[in-house]
Amino acid sequence: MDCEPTCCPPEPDPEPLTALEGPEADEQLGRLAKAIGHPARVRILRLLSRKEARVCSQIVDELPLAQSTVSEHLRILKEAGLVRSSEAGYCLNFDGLGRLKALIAII
Amino acid sequence: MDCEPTCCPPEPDPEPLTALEGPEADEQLGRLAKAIGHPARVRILRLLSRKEARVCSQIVDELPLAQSTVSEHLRILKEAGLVRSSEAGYCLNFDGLGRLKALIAII
DNA sequence: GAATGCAATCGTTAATCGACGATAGGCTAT
DNA sequence: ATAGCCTATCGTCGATTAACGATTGCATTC
Repeated sequence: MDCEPTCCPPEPDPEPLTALEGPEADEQLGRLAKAIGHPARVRILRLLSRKEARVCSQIVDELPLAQSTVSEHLRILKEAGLVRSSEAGYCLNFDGLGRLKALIAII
Repeated sequence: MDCEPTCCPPEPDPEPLTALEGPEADEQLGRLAKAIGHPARVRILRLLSRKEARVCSQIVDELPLAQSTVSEHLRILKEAGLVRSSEAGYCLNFDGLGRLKALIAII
């Protein structure tokens, strides 16, 4: 029942292997950075990375925000490809996260 | 006259050596990420990193934006500590950039 | 089938952002 | 001094964001 290995199933849509430079990469880095460009979303990512939270209600408990607001932040993170969700809850999307790190690293 | 070594003089205000975790670090990462969370600002950073541009007018030439808009983007980057300016023009602030990379790396 | 609990979505509001033109400040060269 | 450039700032406008409460949708449990 431990969701450790199965929390987030095989990538249905792995972050496209586009170049690390050029207008497209700039656009992508812009989107990824914008997604984490809010303290609440940074906190959410950290909670997920420390596995201190998995489901939305746990995150709500940790933040001074309404449930609908947290849900919206999760939506933004998911849409950006930094988080993924399954029936077991939320977890980091290491593809998106890795892509972000790679894009930033070469600046 | 080459501005390579003197482009950006000694740090007047080196990015404070705060922790990489905790609410303060989250806040800081949020601010840094927000600053690069726009395609135009990403492009500016890349131009500066490749030394393809140094002064505002050169950047304006490279982007489909008005001078005032570019100036504003530069202000945002400078305020975030990702860029610094001197009489020689703009250049990357490696302190801020390094801090950003460090903060992202541990997520 | 009804009730409960959790999460997503809707609708609204205030605040912030992005972009621009116009203007002002500061140099440099005439 | 003035004329010309370059950049920062101001004022404005529309678009986007952040936050909330209310509502809906979906399971699970009674």
